[in-house]
Amino acid sequence: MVTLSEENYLKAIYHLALRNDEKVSTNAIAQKMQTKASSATDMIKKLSEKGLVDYQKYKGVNLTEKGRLSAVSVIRKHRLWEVFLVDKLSFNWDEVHEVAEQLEHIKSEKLTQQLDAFLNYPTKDPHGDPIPDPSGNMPSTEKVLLAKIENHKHCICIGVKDSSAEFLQYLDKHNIALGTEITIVSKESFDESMTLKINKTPLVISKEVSHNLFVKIN
Amino acid sequence: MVTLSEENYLKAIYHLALRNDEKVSTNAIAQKMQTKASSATDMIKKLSEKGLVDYQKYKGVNLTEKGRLSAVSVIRKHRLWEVFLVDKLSFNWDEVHEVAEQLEHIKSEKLTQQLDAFLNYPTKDPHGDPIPDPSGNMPSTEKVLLAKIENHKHCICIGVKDSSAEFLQYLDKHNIALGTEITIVSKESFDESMTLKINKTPLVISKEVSHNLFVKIN
DNA sequence: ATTTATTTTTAGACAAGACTAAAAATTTAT
DNA sequence: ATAAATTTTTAGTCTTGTCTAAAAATAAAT
Repeated sequence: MVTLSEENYLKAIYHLALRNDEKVSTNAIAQKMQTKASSATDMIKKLSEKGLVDYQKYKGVNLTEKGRLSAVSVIRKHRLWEVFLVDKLSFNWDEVHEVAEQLEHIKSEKLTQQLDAFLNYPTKDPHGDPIPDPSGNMPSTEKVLLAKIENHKHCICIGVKDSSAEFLQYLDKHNIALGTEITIVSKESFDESMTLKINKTPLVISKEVSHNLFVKIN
Repeated sequence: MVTLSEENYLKAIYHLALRNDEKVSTNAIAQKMQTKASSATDMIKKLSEKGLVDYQKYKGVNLTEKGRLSAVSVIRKHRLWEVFLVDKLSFNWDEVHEVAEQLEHIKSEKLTQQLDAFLNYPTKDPHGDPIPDPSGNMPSTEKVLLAKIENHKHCICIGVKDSSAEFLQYLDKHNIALGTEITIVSKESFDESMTLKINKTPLVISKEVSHNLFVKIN
């Protein structure tokens, strides 16, 4: 039995660990959960005892397969309910999140199955995020080069094409990491340079950078 | 803000107080909630402080108007979701209760409104129970004489036609009170007598009894 | 009208989840 | 490489909702 709170933590860890093997820090979890680091530590221990995460003190956590399945199941329900709200109950796409945050915790295998069928087995939620299948497979989000993103869009860094030390150090220096949110402020067509905004800080990058960074739109 | 537990207690009190002014005992609440009397007392105090029930020590509780509205709102949601599950997700009528017990606590005015519209403003749930309107009016359940109930049906005692002391004492003696659940085991056509089951105990009654007891089907 | 039985309330404890403040470990910087 | 800063953990407290055991109030019975 996974409690509501535990489900929310698992979901947070899932979203923070963009690559599956990546370790997630206590602070990152606390921030995402809008709580204090000490509370996060308490919960991490609980999840660890239940075999939902791998945990070593001071080293961060990893979802176990059991934990990943639990997180993905919640995300599946969340996204199915979002489709329901928009398609059947004429909600706007910006009104569905907080209601889906509640509905995602309803426990009934049959409910989820029947809802999926009723909605005609959708593959994406109203925001374009993929809906995991019943056995927990998350359709992989297509990687896109930052260079392809349109002006004014938001995206999230999910990988690199050039993984040289030089490039990685450049990214570190400018606070770009896996999971960093990037906004495209403007694009120069003559040299393909771009102005980004990273955590409210502007950054001008060359085409060498934008052609070597994978992002996903969200 | 009414918590999930508080909502469940209010619902229990609502169902126990068949007449609105009737006082409900701590023990009755504890039994309905599958908990201990001391826990019920604790919760009653909390509800009383929030102005959801009127409470005097050792005297039982009454829902206030505020408490009644809260209870009816939860019941409305419960019954709407039951209709949804049966009509849209092809659940059987006997499978809906436990899922509806979860869904009834989802907080979103818009969700309830839109669901109501989507289901075409139903007036009864799959078990025939009336669905309260958005402003908290519960359609009155029609009183039916026990004599009219078909064989093998379950019903609940909700009133008497003959309110003489003799008749009331007879009912007391046989453990029939407002709220008592009655099953019709068999009916004799030649003298209109019936065999009932009250709390697993069989009871044979005459037509004088069955023609003076109001029940509702449930 | 007292005693007996039942119901209700109090007192104290516990688990889940969160918090504060302080200690310990790790990372960064000089 | 050691000091400073940051992150993480521990220890102790709080709230919600539950429990047990005992006390107090009410109801039933002789």
